[in-house]
Amino acid sequence: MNILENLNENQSKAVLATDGPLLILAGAGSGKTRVITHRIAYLIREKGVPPFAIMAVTFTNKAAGEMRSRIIDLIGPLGEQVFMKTFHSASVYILRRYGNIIGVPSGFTIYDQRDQEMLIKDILIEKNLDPKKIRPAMIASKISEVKDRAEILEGGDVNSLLPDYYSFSLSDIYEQYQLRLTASNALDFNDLLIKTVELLRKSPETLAALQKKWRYFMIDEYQDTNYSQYLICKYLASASRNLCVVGDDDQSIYSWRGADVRNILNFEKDYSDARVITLGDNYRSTIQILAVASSIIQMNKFRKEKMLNAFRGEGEPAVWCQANNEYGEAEYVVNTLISLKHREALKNDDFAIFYRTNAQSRIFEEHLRRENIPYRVVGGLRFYDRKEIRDILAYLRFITNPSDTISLSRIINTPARGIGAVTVEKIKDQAYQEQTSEWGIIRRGQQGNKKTSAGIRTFADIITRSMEMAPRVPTDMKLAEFVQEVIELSGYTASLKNDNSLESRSRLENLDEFINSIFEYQEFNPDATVDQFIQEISLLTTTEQPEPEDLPLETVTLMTVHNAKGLEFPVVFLTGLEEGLFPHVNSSDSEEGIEEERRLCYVGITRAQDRVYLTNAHQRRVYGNTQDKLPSCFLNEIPPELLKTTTHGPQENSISYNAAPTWGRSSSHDKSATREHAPSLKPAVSDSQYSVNQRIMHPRYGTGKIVEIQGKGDNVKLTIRFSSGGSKSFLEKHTPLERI
DNA sequence: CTCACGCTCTTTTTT
DNA sequence: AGAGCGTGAG
Repeated sequence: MNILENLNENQSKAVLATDGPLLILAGAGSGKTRVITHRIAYLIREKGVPPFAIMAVTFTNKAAGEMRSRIIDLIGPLGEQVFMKTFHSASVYILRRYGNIIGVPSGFTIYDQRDQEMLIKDILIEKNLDPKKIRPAMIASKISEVKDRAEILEGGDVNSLLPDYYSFSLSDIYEQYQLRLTASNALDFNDLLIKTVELLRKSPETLAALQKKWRYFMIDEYQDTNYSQYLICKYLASASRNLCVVGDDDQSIYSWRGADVRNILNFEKDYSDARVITLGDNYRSTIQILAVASSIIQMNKFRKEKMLNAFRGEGEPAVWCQANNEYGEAEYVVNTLISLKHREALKNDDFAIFYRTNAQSRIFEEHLRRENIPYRVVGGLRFYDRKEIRDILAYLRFITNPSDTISLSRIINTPARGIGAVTVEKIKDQAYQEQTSEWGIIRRGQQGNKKTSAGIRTFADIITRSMEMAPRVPTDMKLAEFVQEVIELSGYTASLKNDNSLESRSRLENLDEFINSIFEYQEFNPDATVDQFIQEISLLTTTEQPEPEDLPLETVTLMTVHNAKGLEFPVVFLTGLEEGLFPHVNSSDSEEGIEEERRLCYVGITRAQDRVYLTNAHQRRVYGNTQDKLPSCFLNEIPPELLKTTTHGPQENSISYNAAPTWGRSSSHDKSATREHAPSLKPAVSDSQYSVNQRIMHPRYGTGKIVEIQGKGDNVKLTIRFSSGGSKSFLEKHTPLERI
């Protein structure tokens, strides 16, 4: 078999450029995955590189899995041995083996966003701050934001990056947060990367060992790497210099997560001898689709100018449908899907519905269910985020890491065994007084009244027995068997069975599903210990969780545009294209924010192979009340001749929503699209009770000045610049301000 | 201590 | 509209 077969000239070049730094600028649909997999195959087959000497980093575990199986298709089971992971799971791999050198014991627990929020809530209460006024989620995102910054890794003063707020000091909370993480033997997602960088810096022996192990590096989606990820690449590849990065600055959509597009833009500066290969031939989408996509992305000022060459036929024009409301939108999408399916003999698999926010999925689900069309929602609530699964995971976490106080507080009275808040507080105090762990106090028993102390004894017993069992996995006990045992022991199943409600039955089913997924896991990871298992599933995303066994093979796919990256579908519905939703309000303050939303829109459209439908609704319920919505500015950026326009649902009562007044066109399908009034592009003069330059006091952020007022009615948005430095936008309706 | 009801606040995107 | 949380009765 010839590995270069079916590759174009530049693709072949990229496969053959095996040694030294290489930058592959891969436009949407240009066969990027193909190049990566073939390049790996070539390294192994033709250059004799052992598969385990290749480290390939992808964006999600699912992408890693798919890439692995494509390599196996190319070169057989040898492909199994390629080290293919995400940055986060690669970091876990490294830290498990070498972390103890910098004081990270191998059994660490990984705290996800919800664990972080619980921990922060704890800290706020300790500091006599009200978690209702100061949202833990907001603090968590600030902390995460600061941890993504380069300064934190370059010895900068972290505290100076954390503002003091009106009523509290963020750096105080940050400090406490880090202390508590360390005390709990836990790392958050940012720490996984930061600690890995620290390890590679502080332990030359470790770095040397890893450089000996891996000699070829391939990093996918390089435009979405943050500073720590950039450093990890840099250090690991500094000996072999065989670093190949692949990406597209037009598809950079994670800057809010610390991704820095400069990593890819500056690659040639970092590696002066780098080869650069551009993949600009698009084999995925029709000319019509690419024309729409490129008309939008061209509006971005901050981008490397480039064009995709279309290699497929003309295709069908993109369709823009304006619906009366979100129900009309869903109805239009589902109706179109059904008729297309029959007319073109398509399968459910061929369709994808994209939206900006997870909350939008519900209405599409309802309409699809009504029509008996099987679908799958990618993203949203992770399987492992369900209460019952989190509870059991907390048991497992606590058993392997009794310092994990967040898990302890979750399970000590779950299921209810008579240990209330007062008792928990007592245990905490006593542990503090005796300078021992909370588990140390619990283990000893004797606390409170009869009922309470019985509860504590029960709990201590469950944990002790489980702790004795855990080390037997995997040698003389199977992982699934162990977890099953813990679930029984905890009394969780008994209490659910006792309840016998619809809800508890579904929880039991989920627990069964969980056990099933562990059976599957242990099949592929026969050597995995309990803590390894927990660490790995902490990093799993929605895209690779157990799916219900009765899920039909062919389903329509629903997901956010972010989740759609890297995928392709014959027919794509890109929905909710409205001002404030897509582009999202929270990104609309800055030019950079809008540009990222525009890239997101570009990513959405370029997923489509044959057909793309763009939809917006004139009215949409937000927080339970109806709002008028203008079509997204992105729709304005598409030349009208590229779009076939239509409407759905009654239009009579609505004011004019045509975002592009000068175009004045309507399609043959357009039943009631005639507009009498000249539409206004900007909402009417605001009816805010405030005025620009008004000085105000915000309960959370302190004093500030109103710098901008937009929208009207319930949609009035106030942009406020605070004395503390930052500025922020609020919906007037939801924001109690005091004039000063 | 537990459970039920009603009030509040929410929604950006995810490893 | 829905989830999470606090309040108050048992």
